[in-house]
Amino acid sequence: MHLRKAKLMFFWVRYPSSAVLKMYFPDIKFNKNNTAQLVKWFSNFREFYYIQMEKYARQAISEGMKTPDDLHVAGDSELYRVLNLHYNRNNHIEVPPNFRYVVEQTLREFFRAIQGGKDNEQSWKKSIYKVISRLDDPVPEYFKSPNFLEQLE
DNA sequence: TTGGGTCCTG
DNA sequence: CAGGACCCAA
Repeated sequence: MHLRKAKLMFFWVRYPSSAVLKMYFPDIKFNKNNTAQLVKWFSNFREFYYIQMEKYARQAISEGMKTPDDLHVAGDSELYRVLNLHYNRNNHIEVPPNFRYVVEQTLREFFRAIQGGKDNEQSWKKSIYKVISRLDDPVPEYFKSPNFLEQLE
């Protein structure tokens, strides 16, 4: 399986269905195991992502930010450095504009929840996950190219 | 029963 | 990231 490619796809989709994933890996002969592994990868990707988002949101609050509208993520921010290092290690591709939007929305969702003290409730993150799951974008066609990874180098 | 998903580990 | 426990919907 192509871990690097899967990570890059995360910039477009956070909750891809197994059916969609399979379409973007035409060179893989899928079976129960590797499909489960691929799905598991995205679950792990999300975990890392949400941990960063929560951390950043709490930091903003601790620094005195009062409204989620003030929450903007600069392209040169520490948050981006971390995310890029994780999903786009060697800067293979340019981070799509929509991902920046998704990150901003995610931060604001966490901000509102934490600021409102919702983080003390049972499964307060679930509602946030639901919102973010609706922000997936279509993955570029070129990801289906057989020599996708080679073209990156 | 399965196939996702999350949470928590290692 | 992989494993495994556990939950939920189909």
